[in-house]
Amino acid sequence: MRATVNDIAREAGVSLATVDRVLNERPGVRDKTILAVHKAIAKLGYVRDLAAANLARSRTYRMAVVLPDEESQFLQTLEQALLDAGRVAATARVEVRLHRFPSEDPHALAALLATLPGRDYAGVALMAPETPILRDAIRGLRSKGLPVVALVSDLPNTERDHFIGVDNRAAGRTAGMLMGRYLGGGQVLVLGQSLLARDTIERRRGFDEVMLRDFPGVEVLQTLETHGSATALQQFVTEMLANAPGVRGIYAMGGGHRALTQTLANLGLSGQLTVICHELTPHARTALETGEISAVITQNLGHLARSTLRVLRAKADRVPFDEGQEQIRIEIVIRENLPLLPDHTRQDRSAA
Amino acid sequence: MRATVNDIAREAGVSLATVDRVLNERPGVRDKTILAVHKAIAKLGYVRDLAAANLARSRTYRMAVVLPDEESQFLQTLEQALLDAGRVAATARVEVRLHRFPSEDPHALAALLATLPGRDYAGVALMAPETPILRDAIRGLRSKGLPVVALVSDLPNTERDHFIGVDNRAAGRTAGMLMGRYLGGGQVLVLGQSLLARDTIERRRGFDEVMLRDFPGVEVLQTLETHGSATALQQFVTEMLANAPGVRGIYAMGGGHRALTQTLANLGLSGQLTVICHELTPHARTALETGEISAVITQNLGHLARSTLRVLRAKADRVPFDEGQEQIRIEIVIRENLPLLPDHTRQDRSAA
DNA sequence: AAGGAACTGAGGAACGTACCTCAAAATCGC
DNA sequence: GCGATTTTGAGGTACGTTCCTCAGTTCCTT
Repeated sequence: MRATVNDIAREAGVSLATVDRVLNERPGVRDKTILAVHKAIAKLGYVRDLAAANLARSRTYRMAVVLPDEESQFLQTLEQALLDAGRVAATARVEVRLHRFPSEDPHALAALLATLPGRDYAGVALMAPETPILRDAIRGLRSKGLPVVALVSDLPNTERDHFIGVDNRAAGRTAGMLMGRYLGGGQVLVLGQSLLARDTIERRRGFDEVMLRDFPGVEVLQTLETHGSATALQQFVTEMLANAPGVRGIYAMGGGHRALTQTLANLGLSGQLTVICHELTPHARTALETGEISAVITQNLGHLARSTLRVLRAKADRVPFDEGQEQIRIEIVIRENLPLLPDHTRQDRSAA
Repeated sequence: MRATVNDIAREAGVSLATVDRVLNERPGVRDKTILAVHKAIAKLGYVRDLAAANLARSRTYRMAVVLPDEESQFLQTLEQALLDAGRVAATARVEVRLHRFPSEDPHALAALLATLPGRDYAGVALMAPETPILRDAIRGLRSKGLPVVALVSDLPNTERDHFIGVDNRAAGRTAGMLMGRYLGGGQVLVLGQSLLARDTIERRRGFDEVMLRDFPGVEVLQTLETHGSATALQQFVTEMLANAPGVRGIYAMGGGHRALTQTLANLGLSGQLTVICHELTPHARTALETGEISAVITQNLGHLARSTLRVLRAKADRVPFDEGQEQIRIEIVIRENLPLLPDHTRQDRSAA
């Protein structure tokens, strides 16, 4: 027998309408009355029934997720996680719409964002590099009442409502600590897609921080920028390993796991070096299992996707959310704690 | 404009009552009609509105959580996590009731479990050592229609519906791999509460597995059983470290973090050894920050608690759940990826 | 103490689904 | 093609909340 709004009304000696005004913070109630209602709420231990509330509100939440249109395994996995989360959230009146923008074109992104307010969205999640144009675009969305959360890569100088992702500097530190402990000494090669991307910069900073402080015996060589090119990576790595025989570890800050393991395999070095990289893509899983990669620093994309929808919903409702639950963790994955893949028979259970 | 049951009825050319019969698998509908309804459902992309459904059903879920009555930091944290999860779930008509049983008394536990079916519970979560009496008690619950999930420590030979926790053998392997990589060589001390507890046994097995296979240079010394006694631990460790100067690492399989770090501090060895333990208790957090502990293998208790309630609910409704989301991960925590503590101002937001 | 403003009460419709009853229609066995 | 049985339709009430209207009451100002 849970308490309902009617019970509160009776307990507080007011009408249902007044209770409702208090609960939904509508104006026109004296402080004294508000207090009386709150006292009744506390006394009865009333908890609003969200199901009934949402039903009555007949509120639906259409969320826009905006991602760059690159074709990395990471983005594919993220997209899949968001769609999965969206399918589950559909039972709670949440709908997810994906939008892609040309990754090198901030103007196109701004143009896309500008169209969102007209499309009945309740919130926007956005993964994009920070530019002045983007800052303006976000301000535009906010001024139209649309909450905006940054995804994966933070946009600290914009008016975004929240950031959902990990602290990449701490992730870099984590990689550094593992690398240092694993190696003990010798040289480390560092690979990155581009030293302009904010996440890469921060990882590098965190990595160096730990190396300098805790592992003076390990020498960190210059960073190689691959710009997403597999052949460039292969050439760089092959050359470096030939010239610097003291290299015992490789830290891959960005993508390109496949090119890297392939290159090492060609050189007959699979499993010989300590390789640490980011993001648990399907290929990284395999490489962990075979020992080609020693450790992966990652974030749980399923969690990230669900968190995104929950936070956007909370923001849309202007309601607080559980910080602890929404914090994305920096996960360390090695072969021994590799999570099992759930068998994704992906059947359509319409009535579930 | 989401599709509703009425839309389906119109689309399928049947009445609302028939759609309802199909959706809820009530008897008395021809196969042909069922098919037509399903076709309409698929065509319109209908998703049942869970909020409305639960409201109409006016179903509430009272869940029993049964824990041993020990006073470890781990159990306290777990209890807190369950209560927190319960408070949040209250808005979804889920209520959590905690029960404790004398940890060494299987009969008392069985007696407690026997009282549950009469108390209008929708499900039971249970953390307890497996005994023949418990097996019978669980069978009793199941036969009364109560779903039972094992918490933290599995009960594989019982009829439990599900296990929520980590694979402790894999957790032991994870600890072993880190220990081996960190040390490179030398001796390792292993501490455990009791070698009878299933989780301890499995961790030990996993640890040894990795040590033998991958790190022949590391010698694993005999396990010390502390039986929860701080003084015993102190005495053991002090003696061992005096007699075996080659000890460079300590693997603490069970609790007793405080006694261990205290002992090492007394010996002037804080931060000198590689200490790996399980469960991220408040004290373990601190010790990670100060460097007294090198790594903690843990499970996210907040996630575990929320997962427990979700799984129990799904079991109570006889509905499938997302295996991927409910899988508890073996987390590796070092100082660098220590999750921030959310500021738990723990205020009562009755209307949130 | 009158006038205006602020507050409160009573009631009802709506949200989408569940579940009930009773009557009507379709189908079956023979 | 008859009666018996199964299947379907129509309609209603309920769940707990939101949100609306309109009339009535209380309070404050002057």
